[in-house]
Amino acid sequence: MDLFLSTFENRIDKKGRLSVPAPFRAVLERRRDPLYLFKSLTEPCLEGCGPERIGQIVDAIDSMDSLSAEVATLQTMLSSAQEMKLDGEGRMMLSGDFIDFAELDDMALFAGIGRSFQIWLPARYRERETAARSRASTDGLPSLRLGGAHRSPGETDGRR
Amino acid sequence: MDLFLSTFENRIDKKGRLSVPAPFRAVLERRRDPLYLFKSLTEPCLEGCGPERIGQIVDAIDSMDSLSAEVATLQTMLSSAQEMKLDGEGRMMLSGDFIDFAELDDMALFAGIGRSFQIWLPARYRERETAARSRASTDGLPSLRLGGAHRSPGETDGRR
DNA sequence: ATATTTCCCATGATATCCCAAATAATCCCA
DNA sequence: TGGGATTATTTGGGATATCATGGGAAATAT
Repeated sequence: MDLFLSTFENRIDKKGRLSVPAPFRAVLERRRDPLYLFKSLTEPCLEGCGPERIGQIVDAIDSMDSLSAEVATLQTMLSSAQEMKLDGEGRMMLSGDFIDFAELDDMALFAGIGRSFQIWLPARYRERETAARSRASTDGLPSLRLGGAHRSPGETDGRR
Repeated sequence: MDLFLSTFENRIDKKGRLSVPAPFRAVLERRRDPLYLFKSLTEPCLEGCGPERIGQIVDAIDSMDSLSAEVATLQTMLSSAQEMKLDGEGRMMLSGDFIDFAELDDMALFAGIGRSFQIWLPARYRERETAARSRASTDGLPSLRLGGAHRSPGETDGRR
């Protein structure tokens, strides 16, 4: 399983183009997956992922009560999602909406978080990072249960 | 699986014509599907889709108690549905009924929500988006089982 | 005949393609 | 281990294609 890891900082040129980091492109190309971006629901950043996550959202909507507030929320995610086409050099064009939402100017920071990644204004990302680290040192680590999420149902988690 | 995603804002010209966004047209053309519009049951907007979705509604009605109120509601959707013909440039003409229902004036916002899309008065759509985002930040995100590894076998994934 | 719709072509804006330069990462051998 | 050479990656810019939009003319309806 290959994942989006590490951070990269790339320039947004005056045409609005932004290179997707080569390691991230490699992950997508290995799976022959197109790249989707959408506006985060909870933070001022963009989220990048492959089609499986988009498919999950579509399926979830279909299985829910179409009058619920949750459906409206999921629809908002889809409505902001774009399939990004990359040029021969691996660059994508960011729409004005994306740039405004994440308040990007001429640099974008890619932060790999496993199955997806985020795109931030570099300064804002670093703020968040130091805040998260200081929270960890005062409040202690969040409970980490490694491997637990991937167990087949019924299998017990023996480790601690 | 190709989907209607992202939002587009197009002008309704003084002849009443409205361009269907090229990416949405591409989805329909790939499937050689005509476009249907109908009045939303739940919101002041129009819904757009291909014939398969219309078929789902018909099937749903057939499987329900024909005397129920729900059936009457679903039938309302069907009776408001129109097959839209597009001109050579991919524009359609909205009936006065549609324009009045969605309270459109000179701009229309297309919001892709997966297997269908909606057409809104732009200002009204943005209100709704803002509401959904603030709800998400206070109530949290709808529960989604994230991670492609959890799919049940036989379920199709989103890749093409 | 008059109004409305449909077809066709023109135009400007913008995204995409293609090639080249600059920068960064890696390799290889002394 | 160091440093120069090679390759990968990012960045830049001009040419080309696509798309939304506008308007005239032809066709259809009222």
